[in-house]
Amino acid sequence: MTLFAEQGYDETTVAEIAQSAGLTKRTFFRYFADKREVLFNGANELVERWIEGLEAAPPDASPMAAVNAGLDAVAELFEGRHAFARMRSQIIAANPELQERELIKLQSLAGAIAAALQRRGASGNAAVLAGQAGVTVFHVAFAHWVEQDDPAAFRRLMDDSLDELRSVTAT
Amino acid sequence: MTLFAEQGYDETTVAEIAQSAGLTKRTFFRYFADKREVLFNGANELVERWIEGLEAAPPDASPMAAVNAGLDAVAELFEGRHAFARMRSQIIAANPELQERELIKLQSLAGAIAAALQRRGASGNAAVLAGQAGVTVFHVAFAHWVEQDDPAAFRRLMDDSLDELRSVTAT
DNA sequence: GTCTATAGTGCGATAGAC
DNA sequence: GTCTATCGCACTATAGAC
Repeated sequence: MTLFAEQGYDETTVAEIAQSAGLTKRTFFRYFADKREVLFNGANELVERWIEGLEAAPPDASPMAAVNAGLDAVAELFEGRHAFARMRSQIIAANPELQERELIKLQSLAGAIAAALQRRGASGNAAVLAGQAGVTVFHVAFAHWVEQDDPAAFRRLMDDSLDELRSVTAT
Repeated sequence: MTLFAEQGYDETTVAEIAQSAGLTKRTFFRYFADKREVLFNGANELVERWIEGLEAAPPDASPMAAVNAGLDAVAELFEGRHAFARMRSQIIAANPELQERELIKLQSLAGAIAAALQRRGASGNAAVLAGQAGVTVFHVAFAHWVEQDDPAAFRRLMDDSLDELRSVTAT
């Protein structure tokens, strides 16, 4: 992150990253499938926390209500990480390759949510659509969160985003 | 497409593609920013048609209604392209790099829709969320369309997808 | 840990269209 | 003379094979 912030993502080679971590290039690729992946380490934790929160929702909660319970866990996860999240967002925003990776991570997050919803008994289509809707809500709120200055506003921003998605899609 | 289908995407080099088109590698990269891009040529047309359809909706139509008008134009665009779309989907499904590119294209499509909605007077948030919702509906319906055998079913599949998104997000 | 294939870039030369 | 398309070549970094 420091190297990327100082000299840019493209201008930082894997050899440099490895050296500053006291490793060889080869070892870097043992840990990360490719250079991009080093910025997406935390993604697994996001998925896990979201799913945990979702599964803790009452069994009779609707798919969207369960998704929303996951967002509580997500808001908690990001507590104290506002500055880090902002820095990371800036690096990613400056590089189309990284934006692609971010989107595929969000997509796989949506897939994981959909799978969890199906385990709770939701239909395939409802699970996929609720997962997508949840990730969209998260993504929009996250973008607002890193752009503004209140680290504690994340849960509220997600509520706003969800409310607006509801009113937009309603007939 | 033929080379990719015959030998796989990774196993096909840019030099081969260029040669079979009667060009050099260097010229290939004059047309396509990278190897992936050659499969996403049609994306611009999709964006243009969707936006055209959206802009032809009555000025007082809601954002989501305008998005839906765009889907009519999209369904028309894909008429007669079922076999092609299926082949392309299979190539993309077999390769994570291509899935990433597809997602970023869909994301930029959502962005273009949001911008068009804002030009029609929608608020920023409503525009972004309606754009995302529309692209999700399209994406889900498209996946179903290439998996089943009725080339004419696309518009109906998009209606189904939209209906279900509505019922899922409703409180 | 080494070795190699390939994606992708920069620069300059060439050729044809207008 | 200018503009545009193609090509040739040298070069780097990634990524994967061995």
